[in-house]
Amino acid sequence: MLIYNTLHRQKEEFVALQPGLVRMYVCGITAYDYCHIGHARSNVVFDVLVRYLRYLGYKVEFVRNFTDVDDKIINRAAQEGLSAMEVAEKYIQAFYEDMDALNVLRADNEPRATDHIEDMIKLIRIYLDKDYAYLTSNGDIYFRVRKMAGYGSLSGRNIEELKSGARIAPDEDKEDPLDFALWKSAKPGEPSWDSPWGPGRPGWHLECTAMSEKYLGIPFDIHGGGQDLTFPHHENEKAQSEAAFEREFVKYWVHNGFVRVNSEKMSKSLSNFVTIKDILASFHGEILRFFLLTKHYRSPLDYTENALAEAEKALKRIYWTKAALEKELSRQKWSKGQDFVEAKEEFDALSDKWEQAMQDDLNTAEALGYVFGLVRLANRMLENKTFRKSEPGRLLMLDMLDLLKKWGLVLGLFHHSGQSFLDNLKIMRCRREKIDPKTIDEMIQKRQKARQNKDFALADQIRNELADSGIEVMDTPEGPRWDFA
RNA sequence: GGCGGCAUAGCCAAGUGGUAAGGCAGCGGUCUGCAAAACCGCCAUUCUCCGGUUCAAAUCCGGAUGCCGCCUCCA
Repeated sequence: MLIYNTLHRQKEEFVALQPGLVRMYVCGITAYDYCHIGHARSNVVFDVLVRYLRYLGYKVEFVRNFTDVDDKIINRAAQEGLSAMEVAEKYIQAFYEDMDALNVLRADNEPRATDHIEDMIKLIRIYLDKDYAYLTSNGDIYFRVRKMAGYGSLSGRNIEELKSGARIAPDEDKEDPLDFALWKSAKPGEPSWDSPWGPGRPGWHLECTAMSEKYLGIPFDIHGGGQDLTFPHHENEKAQSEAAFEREFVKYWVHNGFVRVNSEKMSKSLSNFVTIKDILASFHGEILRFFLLTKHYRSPLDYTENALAEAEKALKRIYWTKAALEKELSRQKWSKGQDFVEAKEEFDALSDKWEQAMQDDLNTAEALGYVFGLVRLANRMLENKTFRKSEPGRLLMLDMLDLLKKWGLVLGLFHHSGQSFLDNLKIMRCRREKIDPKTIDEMIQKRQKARQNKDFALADQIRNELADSGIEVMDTPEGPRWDFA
């Protein structure tokens, strides 16, 4: 497959360092608050990448870390009257709840920074020995960026450019503004660990070097994260790792684009973020996941509530068709009949195109287009009575469901049975809009009676009343059914 | 100020040289007591604008305009 490598600013053919094995590391969350849609996107995108690589037959060793020591966690702890550890634990659990709702798989390894202090101290020793680091008078240790040739290659900038923008905080004692902290000496009241240089805590970038080396080995295949991590986090991580291990750190750097609100980046500092939990209060997690995959992973994605409502309709359409196929397949007897050659050809073409889209830098937006192609094909065939009742039709319907399942396994979608998903959505909507389904059922029965008496005026009146509450009644051969419009 | 990205129909969106996927909304038809859903058909001679390269450009090059990102914690 082709994957865009930030390091070379181009799509490249993916070739695993060891045949059949992909080692992949993605920067996880700093556990100090509930996750927002930006976190959702990043996690869903890399979840799809892992699933797709496995689908291609690779064994994937996937590591996603938790940053559980950091200024923001310490501040939050003070606010909430908890210890830093308790804060981290709380938001890590919240993260799992969100990811489960989004059908994001657990990583194979989910290491936490505070479990790897010793590993980081070992690294710092190496830097000091090799003169890549220096200890300042107040006990902090910094990495000497200028000593690292090629610094800036990942984020595409040179040292002189960076220098003009860099600055030194008043309490820092850096040789150079670009240098970054490997170790911060403890301040009163802060969590700290013993080290040969006194009590303190590790700098931001060091954990990823320590943990990726420990669990994957260097070099490894794919390093992922949000676009904003490219600089300085990944640039520093790369410099640091290559300084310690004296070889290339990562083969493919992959970064996802931002989620935006009103054309602006969704971020903590702009406090324009919408949390995953906010969304889940009104929408099924699969709708959010679907929405996140409707745009290519590297492009900015604009979040609006309307976009989510559209995603709900689109996903419903797919599940409607799935439900229809499942229902037809419950038939017991099947007649003989001709093969549906043209439909089969169209089916195979969709399968190929989907594959090509995913091969091309994980183009889920295009791939979803082919899912609708399958939906249209299935709906069209379902109009045909012979198709619905004959053996060749049965086989093609099974193929269609299998293909939807295969695609769904990679995209992390469509895994519910059609009818149960639709029922589930309805229940959620009822709760959201505070509607009692019983009342609706009663009204529909009343209307049905009126219809049987050919009292269409009354029947239509009842239907209009329901329509005013946003409810649509559909008369089918199996009797009336209703749903939200 | 430095570096980078994006601009496709009413809205969302795919498409990096060969004549504009898909979704939502809308319009006509089939079905229906009437509807809804579904199906069939329609819905961008055109891809922000101006130049250029080419037999051929939404796609490549130059310029303009607009929006956004990174350079500081951030997925």
